[in-house]
Amino acid sequence: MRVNGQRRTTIKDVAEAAEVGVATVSRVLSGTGSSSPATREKVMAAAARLDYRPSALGRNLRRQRTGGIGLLIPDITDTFYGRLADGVLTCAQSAGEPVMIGTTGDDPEREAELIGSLLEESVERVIAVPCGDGEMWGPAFRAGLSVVFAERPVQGRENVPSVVTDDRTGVRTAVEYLAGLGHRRIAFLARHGQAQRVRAFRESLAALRVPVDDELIVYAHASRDSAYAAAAGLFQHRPDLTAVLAGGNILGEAAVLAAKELDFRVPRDVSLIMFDDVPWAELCSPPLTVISQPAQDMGYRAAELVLREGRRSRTVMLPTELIVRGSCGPRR
Amino acid sequence: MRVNGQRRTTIKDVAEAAEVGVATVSRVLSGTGSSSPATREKVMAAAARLDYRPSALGRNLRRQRTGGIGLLIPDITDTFYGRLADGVLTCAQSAGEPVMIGTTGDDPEREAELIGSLLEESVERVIAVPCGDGEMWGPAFRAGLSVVFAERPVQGRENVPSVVTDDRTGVRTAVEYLAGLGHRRIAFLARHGQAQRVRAFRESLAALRVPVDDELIVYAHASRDSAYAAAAGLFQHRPDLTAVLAGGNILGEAAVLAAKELDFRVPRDVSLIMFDDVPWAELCSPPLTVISQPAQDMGYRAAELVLREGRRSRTVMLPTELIVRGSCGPRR
DNA sequence: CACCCTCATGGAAACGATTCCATCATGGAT
DNA sequence: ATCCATGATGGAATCGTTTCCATGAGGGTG
Repeated sequence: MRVNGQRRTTIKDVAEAAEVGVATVSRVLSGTGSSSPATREKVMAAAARLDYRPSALGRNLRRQRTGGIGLLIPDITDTFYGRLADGVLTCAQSAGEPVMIGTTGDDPEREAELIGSLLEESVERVIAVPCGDGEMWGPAFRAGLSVVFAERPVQGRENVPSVVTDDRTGVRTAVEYLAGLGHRRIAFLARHGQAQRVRAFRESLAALRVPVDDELIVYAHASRDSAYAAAAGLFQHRPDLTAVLAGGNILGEAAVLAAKELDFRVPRDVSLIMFDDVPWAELCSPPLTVISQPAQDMGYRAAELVLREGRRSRTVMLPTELIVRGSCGPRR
Repeated sequence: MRVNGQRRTTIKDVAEAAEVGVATVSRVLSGTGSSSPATREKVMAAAARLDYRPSALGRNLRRQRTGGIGLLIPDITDTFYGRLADGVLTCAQSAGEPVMIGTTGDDPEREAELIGSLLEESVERVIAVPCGDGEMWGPAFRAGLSVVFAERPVQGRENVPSVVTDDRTGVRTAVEYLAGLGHRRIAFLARHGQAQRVRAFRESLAALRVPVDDELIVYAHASRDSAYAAAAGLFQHRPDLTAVLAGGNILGEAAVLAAKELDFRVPRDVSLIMFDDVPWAELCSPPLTVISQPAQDMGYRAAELVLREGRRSRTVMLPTELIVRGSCGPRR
């Protein structure tokens, strides 16, 4: 309900004011087709005078698609995804594209709903941190929209362009670093869905001839509570562990907290290393040694990919970096 | 460009399949108007059979507005705004409304651009953490969209519904707590735009008959770098201060870091207290005493307000809470 | 001088939904 | 038996833009 009677100025108003046809206005303003300098001038002047802004609604309907980018992430509260989203927004905003965001909470069902919602809006470009299997994405591909996966690849959708971290190398670097300090009972605190990292963890241990202890690989859901429960359980069940590798910043946070509460001293009693560098890692004492991931860059690259829909693009793998601070020490 | 020749199923297809008119289909599916049970049945069946999803494009154009909520925040990387956004998303998603997000970087110019972009998309509901003066919002109000401000009120737009924190009480509580511990040279590390909190800071000191020292009030921009520079400058310029109140989590982070780097021991040399409770506050040593703000709730409430556009709604003020941990001690 | 090619231009169709309005049927009240 | 109110229904207009197509003007070439 429009409060004041002001109808929106349309292309028709501009056409009348400039004394030309609507088609001409459209051509001039969108830069397509040809037009004489004189007409161009008139149209521009009229548009400026009337403060005309084309309506995305009309354009979208005619073009049969909504501009902009859909962005699906598990949790906007997790700074990793926050930085990823920031990268997407930076790229999208500099391209003038609006971004529709949704959080899945790592729940395939919510993911499916959000995909449906994007379809309904005719959004045709989506960046997603997928949480379901490839199943949910069937309708999306059938509808012809272009998807880029971020952070995680999806089994069975290998041909979908993705931007992921080099999990194998990241995990291997961490494990080798810890093993080099003498650790052999190394735990991995993982989030469900980090199968890739767990596999890399096993392989890295095997390569170093360290026996894999299944009890030292524990899983948590995405929430802070679940992460804390997993971490605390790990410390209590297996007080003989000497090092913990956390698969993400929420898990790392939980590990630090659990160690603190249960009086494990870091790094004397236990060495800690965490995936993802976050600002507070420097604030802990001791400051946390981390495997940093270029989250912001990941988002930016994903946005670039999805905007240059034209060329076929394979998946991009971004490097990690071991940042040694103070949370790892020699085996006690 | 549709890859496969599959045209989208439209309301017309459903009408044909159900052997009724398009108007009837629209009425049945949107629940408006009246229709006989038999027709309803037929239409529902046909819609389900064809897997019909109404196109938001057509609806939006006809209705002259885009559903959903526009969300403008300064920085998605700042966990405060992350939680605020999470609140908005939670409410919006449970109402089935899509959310368009944009980050202003606390730059009025970008804010104006984003407002323009929302106007272009005919988004008619906006939640914003405003950074400019009321000026930028003129076009938005003129276009008749309903706006809710979050976190900060805007001078000259007092009649716009807002959801804000009770800055006065929050600041006063912090100052009284510090003064109660014997501190008199208390610094305030503020972000530009926190005039409200600075005013409350001055008033609180005055009420306690503590002289206000202008040099102890320093300002930073929203970035981490600027915050760190301000914090470090403060410690170096005025090593005689005994307590610092940080106006937000980025500023608090900077204060902790600067204190650490410059060898100020917390809380022996300096007491620290920060606006906004964040997960890492417990991880520091000593754990940080904070004034918590219900960021998630703030977002949720703002979304509620903007969705119930109907009733006139005044601004909501949310309480803060002092959470005492270990970063404040008696004056040295 | 005739012809054709190019460029500029405007009218009108299309996109997919909602909604106004006219039509028709049905049933109850007079 | 007649009339009116009510309910169900479909055709057509509408929203604002893009784009197809036809038209006309103008200039260069044969």
